[in-house]
Amino acid sequence: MATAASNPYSIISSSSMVHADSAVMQGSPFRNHQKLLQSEYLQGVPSNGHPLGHQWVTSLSEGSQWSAASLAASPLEQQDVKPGREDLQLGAIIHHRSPHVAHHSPHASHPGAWGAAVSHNTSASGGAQPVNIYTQAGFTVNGMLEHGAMTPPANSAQSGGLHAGLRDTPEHHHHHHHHCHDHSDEETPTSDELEQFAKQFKQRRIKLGFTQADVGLALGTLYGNVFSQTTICRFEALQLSFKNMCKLKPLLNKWLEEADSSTGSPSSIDKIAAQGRKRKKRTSIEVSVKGVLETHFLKCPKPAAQEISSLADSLQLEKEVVRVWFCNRRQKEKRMTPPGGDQPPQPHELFAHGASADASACHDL
DNA sequence: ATGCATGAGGA
DNA sequence: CCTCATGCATA
Repeated sequence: MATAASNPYSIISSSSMVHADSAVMQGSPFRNHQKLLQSEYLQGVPSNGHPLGHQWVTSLSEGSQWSAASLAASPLEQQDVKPGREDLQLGAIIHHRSPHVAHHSPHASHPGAWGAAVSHNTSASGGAQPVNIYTQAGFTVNGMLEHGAMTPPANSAQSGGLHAGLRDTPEHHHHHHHHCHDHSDEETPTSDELEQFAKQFKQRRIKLGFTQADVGLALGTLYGNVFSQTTICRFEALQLSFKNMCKLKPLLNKWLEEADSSTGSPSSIDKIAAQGRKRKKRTSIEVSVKGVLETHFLKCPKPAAQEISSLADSLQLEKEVVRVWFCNRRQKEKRMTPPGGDQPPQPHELFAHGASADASACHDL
């Protein structure tokens, strides 16, 4: 398959970016441009015409719940993989990590597990990862170079080209500054500051013509931590935990500064996505069922294993699915912008008292 | 943009 | 098993 020799996706990338930038494309007519690369890999579809209208594993088509996302890796130099680490294939590009990225002995993923492309570096666990390359919404190949050179999308014709704003940013930014940033301020920001930053970040990003995916990738080439479009998106939307927001802010701030001063240099490096392993097909839970789960959650956000079992049984869902649902539901509750719609007091556990008595003993059914 | 999923780390 | 950070796949 045409890996990265040429970049036949240049056209596609522009449309993908449109949809990545506007917070609106819920039912976009552009369909899944995002996973073209991956789809090709999986299905061995040679880069024939555009794989548009290509469906991978649909909820309805396949009988199996496991989608094989395996890939043989790029024919470049993937043989370099260290024993135990398999998300390292494609040793081609990146080769440059920021000096402040601590090297950490990676926990080898079990060779037989459902491991996917793991990139767990930034967390508390730390660890330098070989930088995974994702190619989601916009194969602009790279938003930024290793030298800090930014490469604005060749044909950036978006940034609100279709419809501006929607449910976001009421355009009233009044930076009440106090910043004396001779260096990047690293003090734990307040919720308001984070909100401000996120808002400004998004605006700048869009004006500069970068997609969320671009930024995520740039962070990787620049600092060694790649992030997905999802994460950047959630950052902008304040849908991460307070702590997580704080952790990402410095990085994004740095990128912003780079983006500002960058004089866009013409150069680019090729990236090839290397997806691997298998992943369970996303279970689609019916709305009615979700309603039931939601109800239960309100009664007891932390049901015991057994309750989960019976609940799962009555809903005809796998126990694991239900368990995960509750986990995710709990996480939502902890975001800066909780599902309730409002922005209630955020119990920042920065100085949290280690113990929160959560003796949830709910018993119903 | 977001729903379901993975996995490290912690008890 | 949980929390937490994070993302693939999808709507």
